[in-house]
Amino acid sequence: MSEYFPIVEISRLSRYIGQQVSLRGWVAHLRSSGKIRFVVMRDGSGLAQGVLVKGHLPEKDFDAFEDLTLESSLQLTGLVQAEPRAPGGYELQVTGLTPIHIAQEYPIQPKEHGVGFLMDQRHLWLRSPRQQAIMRVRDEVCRACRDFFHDRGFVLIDTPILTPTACEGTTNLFETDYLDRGKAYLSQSGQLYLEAAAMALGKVYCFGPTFRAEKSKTRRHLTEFWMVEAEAAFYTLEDLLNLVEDFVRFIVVRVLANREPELTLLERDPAPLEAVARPFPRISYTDAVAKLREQGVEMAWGDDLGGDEETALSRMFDAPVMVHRYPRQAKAFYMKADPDNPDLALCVDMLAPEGYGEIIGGSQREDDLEILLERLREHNLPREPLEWYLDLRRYGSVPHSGFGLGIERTVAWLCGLKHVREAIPFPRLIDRLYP
RNA sequence: UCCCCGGUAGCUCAGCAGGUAGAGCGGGUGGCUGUUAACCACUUGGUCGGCGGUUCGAGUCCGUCCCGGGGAGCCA
Repeated sequence: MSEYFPIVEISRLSRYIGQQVSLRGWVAHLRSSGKIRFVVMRDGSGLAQGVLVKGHLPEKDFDAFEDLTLESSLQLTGLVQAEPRAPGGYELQVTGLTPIHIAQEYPIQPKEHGVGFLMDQRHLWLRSPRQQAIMRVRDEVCRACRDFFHDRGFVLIDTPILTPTACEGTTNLFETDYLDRGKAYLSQSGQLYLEAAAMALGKVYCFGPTFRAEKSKTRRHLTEFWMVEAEAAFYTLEDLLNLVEDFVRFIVVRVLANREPELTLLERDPAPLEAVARPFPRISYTDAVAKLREQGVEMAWGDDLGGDEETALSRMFDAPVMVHRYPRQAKAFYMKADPDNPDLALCVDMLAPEGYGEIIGGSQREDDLEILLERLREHNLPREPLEWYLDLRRYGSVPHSGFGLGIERTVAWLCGLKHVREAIPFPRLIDRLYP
C-alpha cells in the first residue's frame, strides 16, 4: 500500500464516514460467500465489519483473508460507511488487508463454555464482549470512588500491603517470610493505618488490594480483592451513615450515566439501580432480627446475619439497606460501644439489593485508651504490636469513623453477575492461582 | 474444613441392564457476491481424570486419590 490513511479507533468511525481509514485489531468473526467476504474485527474500542469484494482490492489482500483465523491480528484499510446490517453499525469497503499475526486455533468459541474452562482461559476470556463490558464498569466504579473522595477533601493515603500483624486478630492471613525479621502478613485492611492518617489529615481514604486466606468457597469471596476504605476524624456513626449513603449513590449514578451501553450488553436491568435515588433504609440489627423472624427466619438475637439472612433482608427493600448497631460481642475490637446500650457496637453494614450481600462495613472507632485496652484483652490480642495504634488514643484522641467498600461485590451487583470472580481481571480464589 | 454434583474428542455433551466410543460445535478441504453463532458437501479428531480391585470382559460396578462446579461457615 503506497497511500497513507489515518489509523483510527473503531469507536471514532462515525467521524470518518466517506473517508478512507485504517483499523488495527483482531478478528472477531469471519464469513465468506466466495467472491464476497466479511471480517468483523475488534480493537478494544468497538466492533466493525470489513467487506471484501473480489476485484475491489489487490488480489494478494483478498487472498490473505483465507489465512485469517479467529483472533488473528490485522490491519484493514477501506472506505467507511454507515451500515445498519454490520455489527457495530459501520463497515469498511476494504481496499487493503494486512495480516499482522495469524492466530493458532482459538480455544474460546461463541458458545456455552464451562466455568472451569473459561477460568483456565481467563487471559483470553477477557477479550469477549461481556468481559470487556464488566472491566469498563469496574473502571468507572474505581474512578467514581476516587472522584467522590477527592471532591470532598479526602486525601489518598496508600497503606502498606506487608504488615507485621493482623488488624482484626483474624488468623486467616497470608504469611510470608520477611528477610531476616521473621514473618510478615499481607494486609487484610488498611484501616488502622488510615486511622493514624486521619489524625494527621482529617479525612483520608485508601484504595488497594487486600488479602484474606479464608477457605471461603462462595460466589461472594475472593482471596485477593480490592477495597476502598475511608476514615474521618470527628465523624460519628450518624455522619458515617450519611457518608456511605452519598458514596454508594454517587457510584451508582455515575455508572448509570456513563456505562449504559455496557449495562445493556450485560442485560442488566437498570431499574433496580435507579432505586438508589430514594433514601436508603436504615434499620437497627435488633429491628432486622425482628423483621426476619416475622418472615419465618429462625434466628436468635446475637446471631450474625448469614448469607440467607442478608438475602432475605435485602429483598425487603429496593434500595441498599444499612443495618446498624450489631451486637458488640460479634464485632471487631476497635468498634465503639453504643453509649445507650453497651451490648451494641456503633457499626453499620450496607447490604446491596437483590441478594448481592454486604458491600460496606464500617463503624465509629473506640477512641478511649482504657476501653480499647480492655477490648484487646477480651479478644486475646497482643498489645505490643499495636502500641503505635494505641498512641492515637494518647495524643489528642477524637471521635472518628470509617468504612470499607468491596469493589468486586459492588461491580458484581451493578453488572448483575452471578459470581464476583468475573468482577476482577484475574481472580484469586481458594483453589485458583492461575493464570 | 464440611455437604452435594461432576470429570468421555479442542469445546458442550450423549453413551440405556458391564460386551472394546458417538453427536453438535470447532479444525481441515471444496462450493457459494450481503453474511449476522451464515449455509451445503466431504473430512480430521479419544491412554473415557490417575491408581488399584471385581469380572472371561469395565467409559459403565467397588475402593482410593487428584481436579472442577455448586452450597455452608467466615467475611468485603
